Amino acid sequence: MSDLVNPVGTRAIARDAVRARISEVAVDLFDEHGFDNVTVEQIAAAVGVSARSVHRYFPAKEDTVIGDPAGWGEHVRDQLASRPSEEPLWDALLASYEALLLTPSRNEAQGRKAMRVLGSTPALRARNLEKHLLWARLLTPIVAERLEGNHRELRAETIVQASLACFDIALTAWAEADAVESSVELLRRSFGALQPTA
Amino acid sequence: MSDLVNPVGTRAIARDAVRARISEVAVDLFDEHGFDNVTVEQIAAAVGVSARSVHRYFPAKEDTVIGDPAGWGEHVRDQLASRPSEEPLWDALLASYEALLLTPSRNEAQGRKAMRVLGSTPALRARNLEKHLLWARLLTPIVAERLEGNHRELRAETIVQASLACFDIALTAWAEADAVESSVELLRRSFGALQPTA
DNA sequence: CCCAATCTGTCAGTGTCTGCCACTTATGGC
DNA sequence: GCCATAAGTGGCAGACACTGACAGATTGGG
Repeated sequence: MSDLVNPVGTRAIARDAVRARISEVAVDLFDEHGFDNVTVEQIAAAVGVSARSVHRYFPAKEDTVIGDPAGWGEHVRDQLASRPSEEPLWDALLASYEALLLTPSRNEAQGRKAMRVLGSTPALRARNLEKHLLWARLLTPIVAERLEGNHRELRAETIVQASLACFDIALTAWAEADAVESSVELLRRSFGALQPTA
Repeated sequence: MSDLVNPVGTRAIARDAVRARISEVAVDLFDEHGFDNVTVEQIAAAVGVSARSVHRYFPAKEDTVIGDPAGWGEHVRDQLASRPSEEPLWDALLASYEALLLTPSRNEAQGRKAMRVLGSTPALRARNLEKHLLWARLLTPIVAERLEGNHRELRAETIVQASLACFDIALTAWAEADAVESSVELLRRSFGALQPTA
């Protein structure tokens, strides 16, 4: 679940498996007892490793829920870079996020649970927003490339951040228990809210 | 700088003064040595109080830079609520943020320095974005009120988050050393980036 | 002037996170 | 198959942020 490239070598396979296992156990514990009421030591004990090792796999407790932000961010960036330049900018952005949502990363139920936990604690929300800042740095140059006129940098940044907000809102809504729509459907709807005239 | 309501009673005055002093010293230290390289104990020593007292004024180290988010958020909400209902939504939002920027809160130099420090550390940026989430909760109902059609909630959330992104980008750009434009000018420009057709 | 509310410092404790070291285990060259 | 090297792991000590409890000092209002 962590990498988009297939791990090569038994070592890398084992590492990814352990990583996934820790994340799964952590999310379950957080979902049941609340993020602040679960210590790293408890997670470690439940998995069967030492607390020190948990911190080797995840630099911070919050990352057990968030996962690896950089990897997915680069994925979106590559998608966006490969869109035809004559395509309208917002369409290209939408398509790039959609490609990410359609990537079979982890199973549905686990993903929803992670998103639900993520929305329940300020510390996690904050960490998740940090991920967006990282993505923004990757996407802004590409968007700026496609713009014309003055103040390209500022306008690109605005567009990227706004689109990321759409992405976040769509995923949050999708995680709600009563949401039956697909995440792609919600994403399109959120994007549409910013283009009433187009 | 912390409150919009005038503190009543000498005790409240003293409290606000100490609070402002801690924030000022902290921002200076962060600006010089970096957020992660300054401990709460060092801030406390520089101010002349105990570390425990610093934590009494600010629940978290990051809050010495951010300040009180709720107060300003309510200010924006009130502004937005008082805009005429026939005014276009984005104009009303823009006007509400502008009113906040024009409020003489603290001196220019200190404000810029705080924003610069804020932009320099991921943890601070994230904490600042959390503030936006709090604002969003206040603004979304009012925006939803003005919308028509289906999915008002999701669309309102999208619009609010996007406008907050504009606000954040404008302030960040304003804090840059080489930015000579006013914050209001930058805010308008950022808003404009989302309405190419209107 | 006095009493009570408030403020403050000190201390002890929890939890996250990071180096450091020793030990075990897998990997790849020979 | 053997062995040096690299990688993974656990335990330990320590830095730091943050919290609760307690005692003493300060101050404001009556």
